[in-house]
Amino acid sequence: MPQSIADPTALLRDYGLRVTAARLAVLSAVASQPHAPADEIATAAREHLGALSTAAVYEVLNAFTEVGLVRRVEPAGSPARYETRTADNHHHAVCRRCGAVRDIDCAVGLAPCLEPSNAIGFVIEQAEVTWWGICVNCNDSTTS
Amino acid sequence: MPQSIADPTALLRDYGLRVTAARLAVLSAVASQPHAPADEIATAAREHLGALSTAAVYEVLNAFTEVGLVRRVEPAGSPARYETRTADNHHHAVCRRCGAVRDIDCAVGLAPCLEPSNAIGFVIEQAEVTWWGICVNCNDSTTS
DNA sequence: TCCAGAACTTGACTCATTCCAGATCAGTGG
DNA sequence: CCACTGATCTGGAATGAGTCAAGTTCTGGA
Repeated sequence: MPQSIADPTALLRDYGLRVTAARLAVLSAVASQPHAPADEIATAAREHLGALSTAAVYEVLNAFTEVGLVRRVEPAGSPARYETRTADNHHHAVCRRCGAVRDIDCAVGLAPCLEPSNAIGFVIEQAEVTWWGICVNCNDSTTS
Repeated sequence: MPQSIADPTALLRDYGLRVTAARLAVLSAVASQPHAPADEIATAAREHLGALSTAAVYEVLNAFTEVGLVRRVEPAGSPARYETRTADNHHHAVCRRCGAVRDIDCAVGLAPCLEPSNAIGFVIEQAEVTWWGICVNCNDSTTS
C-alpha cells in the first residue's frame, strides 16, 4: 500500500507548487501512509524535518488538495484523511469499528448506476461512494 | 418537503424513548426542516419551547439517531444534518456552493453496482452515495 | 546577489460537539 | 394519586479539528 514518489521535487513543480522542505516531507508522508489524518501526517513529516508547525501541515495539505496533488477523504465521524491516489475517482470502504479506510476501485462498466434518477436541477459533477462495514482486523478479533 | 408527524408522542414511545417537551420539539423541528444542521434545529425547537440548551439538542439528536428515529447525514465540510426519512436507504446530492442537501432515491434495479469489486475482507453493511454538484439556486444565480 | 512574494511559526481563536455535576422531570410501583 | 428512581435537561467548561493574523524566513526569478 505505501508508495514512494520517484521525483518529489519535480512533482511539486509540475503542479505549480514551490519546493520546500515542509512540502517534501508532507508529500512523502501522505504517499507512504495513505488515508492518514493530518496529525499522523504531521508526526511523520516531523520525523524527517525535526520541527514543523501544525498550521503549516494544514496549509500544505490544503495547497496540495487545491491543485489536485492529493485528495481529501472525509468519512463521517472521523477527521479528514489524505491520499496521493488522485488519477482515478476510486471509492472507499470505511470500518465502523476502527475507522480504517481501504481503497475500492470504481466498478467499471457499472458507472450508469451512479447517475441519480431524480436529481432535478442539480448539476452533478462527481459521485462519491462510501461503503461502511467491518474490516478484516476488527472482524478477526470479534470472531476469535 | 417539510413533513409533519401524525402522533409524535406515540412515535417516541414506539422507539422506546421517553416523551419530553424537548424531544417533541426537536422531533417536529427535524421533520419540518429535513437536512437542517443542529443549530437550526435548536433554533426551531426553541421557538416552540422558549428555551432549550444546546447540549440537550445534541443529546436528543444522538438518542434519536441511535434508535433509528432520525438519520444523521454528514457531508464533508459541513456540520451534521438530520432527517426523519429513515425507512429507505436513500442517498443525497450536496451543493458544492451553498451546502444544500437534496434527497435522491436509491436507484432501484441497479443495486449490484454498489457491491464493491474488491472489498477483500471487508464485511460491507451499507453503501452510501453522495453526489456533488451545483444546486438549482446556485446555478441560476451564476447563469443570470 | 537581491528582492518580492510565497511559505512557515507562533499563538490566539472559531466552530461543532461532548463532558460534567447538579437540578428537574417522566413513568413505574405502590 | 404520590413517591421514587433513573433518565433527561441546564449551565458552563472542555475538547478536537481546523483557521486566522502578524511577523519572520525562505524560494525562485531578475
